[in-house]
Amino acid sequence: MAVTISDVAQAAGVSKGAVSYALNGQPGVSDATRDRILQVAKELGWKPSLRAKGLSSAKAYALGLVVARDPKLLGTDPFFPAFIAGIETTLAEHDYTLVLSVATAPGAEERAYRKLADGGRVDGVILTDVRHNDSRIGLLRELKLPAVTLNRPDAESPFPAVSMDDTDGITAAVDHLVALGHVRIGHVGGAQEYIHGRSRREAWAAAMAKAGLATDLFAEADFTAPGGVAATAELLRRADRPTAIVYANDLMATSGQSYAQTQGLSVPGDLSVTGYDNAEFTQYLNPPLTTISTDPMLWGRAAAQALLNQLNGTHSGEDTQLQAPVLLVRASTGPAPVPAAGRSSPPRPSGQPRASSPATS
Amino acid sequence: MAVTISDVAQAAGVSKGAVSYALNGQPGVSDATRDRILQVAKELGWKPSLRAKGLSSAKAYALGLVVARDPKLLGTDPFFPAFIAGIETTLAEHDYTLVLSVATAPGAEERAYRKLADGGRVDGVILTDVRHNDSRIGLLRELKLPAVTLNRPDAESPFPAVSMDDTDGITAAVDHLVALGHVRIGHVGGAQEYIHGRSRREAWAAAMAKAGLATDLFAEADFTAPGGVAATAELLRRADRPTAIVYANDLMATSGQSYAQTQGLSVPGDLSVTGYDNAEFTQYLNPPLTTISTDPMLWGRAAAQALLNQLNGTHSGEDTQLQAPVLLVRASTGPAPVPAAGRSSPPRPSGQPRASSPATS
DNA sequence: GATATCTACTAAACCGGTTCAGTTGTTAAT
DNA sequence: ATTAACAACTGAACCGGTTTAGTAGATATC
Repeated sequence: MAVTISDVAQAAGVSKGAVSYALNGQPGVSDATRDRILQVAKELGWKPSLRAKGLSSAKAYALGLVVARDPKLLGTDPFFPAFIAGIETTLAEHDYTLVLSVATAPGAEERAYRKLADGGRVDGVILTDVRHNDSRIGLLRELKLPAVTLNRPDAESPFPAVSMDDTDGITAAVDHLVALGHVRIGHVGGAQEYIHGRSRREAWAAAMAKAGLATDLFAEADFTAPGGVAATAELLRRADRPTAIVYANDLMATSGQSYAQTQGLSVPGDLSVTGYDNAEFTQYLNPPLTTISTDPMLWGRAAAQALLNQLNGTHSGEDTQLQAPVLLVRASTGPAPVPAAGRSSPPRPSGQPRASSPATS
Repeated sequence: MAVTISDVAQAAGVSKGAVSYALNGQPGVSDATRDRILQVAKELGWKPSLRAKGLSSAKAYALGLVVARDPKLLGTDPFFPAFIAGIETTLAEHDYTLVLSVATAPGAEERAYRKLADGGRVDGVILTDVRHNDSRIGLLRELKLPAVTLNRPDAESPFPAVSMDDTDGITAAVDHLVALGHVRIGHVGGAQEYIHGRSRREAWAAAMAKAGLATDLFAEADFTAPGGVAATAELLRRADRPTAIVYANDLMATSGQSYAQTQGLSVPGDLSVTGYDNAEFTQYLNPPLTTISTDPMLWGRAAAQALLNQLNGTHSGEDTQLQAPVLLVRASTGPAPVPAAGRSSPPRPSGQPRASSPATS
């Protein structure tokens, strides 16, 4: 059976209390006694019972992550696996574990947070996909759950944020396209309820304004592939349609690129395309996608550390700013089409977009 | 402060023991007393302390999942998000949570399992990516951790398995290609240390043999995109190179298809391609990928249920067999190229494969 | 010398629940 | 009428750890 601190106390000839102080690096025992206790504990093969320790210390030794996204989206998003792997590297150093909940049904997200809090299953949570006026801030305050947010919410939040500014990446993409001679540069944005959906749009608009270009070529989508198709179709139907599109994520760039190709447009000859996130498959697209590369693993590591620091009272209270994402140029971006004399205009897309099987290459 | 069963006992005028029996549906209290206790507990807003409950009952009320894959692979694999979402639906009904660990460093996987077991953090684990002579079986027995395996391991295992036979999907892909007139059908397999890597290869070989076709066009890869490129290059270099390739996963099919295109081959004109897993992005490839669609959410749901049944002693001890995957035909497969008289042979791939930027479309 | 402070320990309370051994009352069987 | 069995409760032990209040001894200060 499991060795308890009573066994260690008996074998070392001290009280349980002394053993607890010794094993937890607390003052209250002499160095000699502490060493003896640690030695005996090691010899007996003592391992803490996290359940007993948790009850005594009112801690769970776990952090929570609730992901309220359709699993289909998760399966193409390189962010979460790397983010989780980053969290893991921090947790491994602190004997904490990650409690993950994927909550997609209506109301499931709130239920998941309540479940984590009510049962005392986690000591704090990491809040991803922060939204405009995010209701989770208030909920977590009500539940008295410590948290760290990814990026600074736009509403008052008592929780420290760990931020990675996507402004630079989007700005680099727009600048890259401007340098290639593009004037009509569109943006297919993610859901504008998300802070990161908005900030990417705002970064695009700012970079466009700085270059003296129009910022009306915007279509909102929802980070999904069908959403990317619909938004792309909308932009390509315009008389002043774009010769380049900056997408808010890789999946929409992929489906948008594919849609344009089915409409007879050449990428990047007629339309240049950039994505966001540098998903593994994007370098194998035809053509390989120009995209923006982030570092979700670092983000996960930093977020977990910030939350642990908060829990143990060593957090400075300040937000953490991580290194900005960088543009990764591949073959989906090229010089703007030249409207030369005698040249027919680029093919105009036909009809409504269809999500079904496109024509063969 | 939190309401405890002592508070409920006092308010209901009974002992703590009676409250425990009543709240847990145990015999030992009359119906009238039970109703009174339940009523009082509800009025007081009593919620169980999982920490106290866990210490008393020696349970964690959590299941563990250790994923020993590179996060890059996870970011393109639709399996795990959907699988985890499926687990979640079962756990939500039972007030259990999922403890997730992504372990990629050498030795990290074993450390992760030990961490889960030693701290009593989980009551059991779900074992995915089962390998040939999987060392985890013995480890889990040593750690006395109950488990459920995805698919039946090839070594003796005391744990129930929940299986989804990939034979039918691969067979359907081969049959589909045979019906299209293909004779030289290759297979780019995943790592043969994995049971699912082997079974997909064996299914391909069996379907080929049944069609009276040769089974030598095999190249092993590791489920990664670069691995898919290298294996594809190997097959395409052969004098008897395949006119179709059945890949063991979508990412390798994507990168293999892309590689073939950079070598001047037309997909599916010169080479038909099938994948596995139906990743979200595959329908937006150029051309959209023919693939095999599985139901990982159902798998997750069933695996979690099997493990919970095992934990509560209601498991029959038998393996569970889930519905087989199905072939999803898109545009990456077409009729075999016809070696007509006077027609030049299809272009031969040139030199070593390069993972860098392919030519534009 | 007397008093105050500090260190190093102790036993016991506490965390909030589950289970066990015991008591009492009721009912059924002999 | 007596005995046995059962149901409905009880208080206490237990789970394995952390913290608190207390004690004794040593040292420093007045």
